[in-house]
Amino acid sequence: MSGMTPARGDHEARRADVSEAVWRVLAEGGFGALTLRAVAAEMGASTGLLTHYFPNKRALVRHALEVLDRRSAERPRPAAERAGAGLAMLRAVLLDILPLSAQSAADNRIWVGSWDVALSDPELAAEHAERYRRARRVMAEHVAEARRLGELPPGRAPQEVAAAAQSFVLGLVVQVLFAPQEYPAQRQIELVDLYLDGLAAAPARPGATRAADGPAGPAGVRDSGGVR
Amino acid sequence: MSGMTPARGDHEARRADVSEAVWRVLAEGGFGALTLRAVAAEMGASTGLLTHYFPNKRALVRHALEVLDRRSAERPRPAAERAGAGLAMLRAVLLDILPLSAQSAADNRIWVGSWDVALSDPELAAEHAERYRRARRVMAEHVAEARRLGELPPGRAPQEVAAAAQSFVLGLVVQVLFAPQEYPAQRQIELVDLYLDGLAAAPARPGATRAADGPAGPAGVRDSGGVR
DNA sequence: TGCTACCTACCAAACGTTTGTTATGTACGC
DNA sequence: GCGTACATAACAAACGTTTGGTAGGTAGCA
Repeated sequence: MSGMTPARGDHEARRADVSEAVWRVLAEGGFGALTLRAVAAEMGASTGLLTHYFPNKRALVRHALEVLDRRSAERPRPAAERAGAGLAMLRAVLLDILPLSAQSAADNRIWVGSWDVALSDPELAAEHAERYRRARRVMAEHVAEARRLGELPPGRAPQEVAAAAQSFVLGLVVQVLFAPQEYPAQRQIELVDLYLDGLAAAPARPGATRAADGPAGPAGVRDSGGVR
Repeated sequence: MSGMTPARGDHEARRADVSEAVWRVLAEGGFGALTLRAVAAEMGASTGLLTHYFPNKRALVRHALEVLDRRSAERPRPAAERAGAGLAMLRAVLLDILPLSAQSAADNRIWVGSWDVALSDPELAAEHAERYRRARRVMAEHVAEARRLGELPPGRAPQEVAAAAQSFVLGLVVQVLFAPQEYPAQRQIELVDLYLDGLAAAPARPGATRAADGPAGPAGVRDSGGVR
């Protein structure tokens, strides 16, 4: 009962076990409930185990987020695997982000929760920013390919389209997490398709929505002086 | 120095003062740094003052978020005030959400940060969900009006368009907070206009992006069983 | 006017608990 | 017997909350 010592020797595997326990605690109670004792209890161990594998709490959290990110990237992506290229592939990438499954919902909940601590920790913030930059690059390539295939009209820079698409899914994730019953998987997919239809459509008369720009300027952004 | 008793009689004003101190602490260090002592120090008072006006920490946080929400709603909305109706109004509403000013960036940072604790606190989560629902309703009305004015093509339900637009801005907010230098105010506005152009454009051949649906089904959402 | 009574508004200090971290002990495989 | 892999226990610090007290205002009554 005492010394079962499972999976001896594989240091990294044990660290992964710890990370999983961290995820479970985070998924349940968020970062406010993330304590060393809670993690230890979650995996039926002592805090001594945690400190044996991680120098401190911050390192533990950073590793858990890193592994979660890597796991998400390497996980079988049901939609992307069967999609071809171009627009269909962009669609698949977007769908694979959304909380369409319970597992993905839990992961996304952790991810959204991490934004609070990340925004106050420059190192974590930089890592997050880099992750999103990477994802944007991938999307931009699919957009470029879609344009080459004639699925998307030229005129918009792939980077801009990718940034917009990423914003869209990210915001949708948040909405879903707060109102799961209002956003079943079916509706999430429909919303993505609606969005993609807007991309595929030819651009409207340029400047149509900005007709009243003359007097109002760029939306009256005259107060204060920019972000940061 | 001891008994200056400022602003006597206005109990509610004092609670607002406390809330402002809460905002300042949250904007700086997020919810992880939100302690009664930090708030008290921020306003040069004792923790006893806080407990005098609020029964406990949770009540203090909830009130601060509530007031922040109300303040944001009642704040002069530079864009919305000058916008007419329909699509221009929808555009204004979206722009007023974005962190185009330093003040709005600070508010948005608090808001994003609150998602972690809200997702683990059913009462807070319900309040958040209700807020977003309200905002969606407003957007949907502008969408309906735009459709009446012929600025938007029929075919999409205003509710769906509103949900999509809200997701878009919300996600953009997050992106901006993590990479402010990549998303200056100018670019945020351009992205919104790009998005609105996609709405205004006539829908593409229906089902174009879902061409390969046959074998792949609805994006291969076959693993696991739905959210929640 | 002056005394008593009671109120709100706060401070300073302390309470018991929980936190991250550190130190010490111990069982096991080599 | 020696290092790795933990458990156990202790640590100071920080936490939310409670308590006791003071200062000043207000109201009532003489």
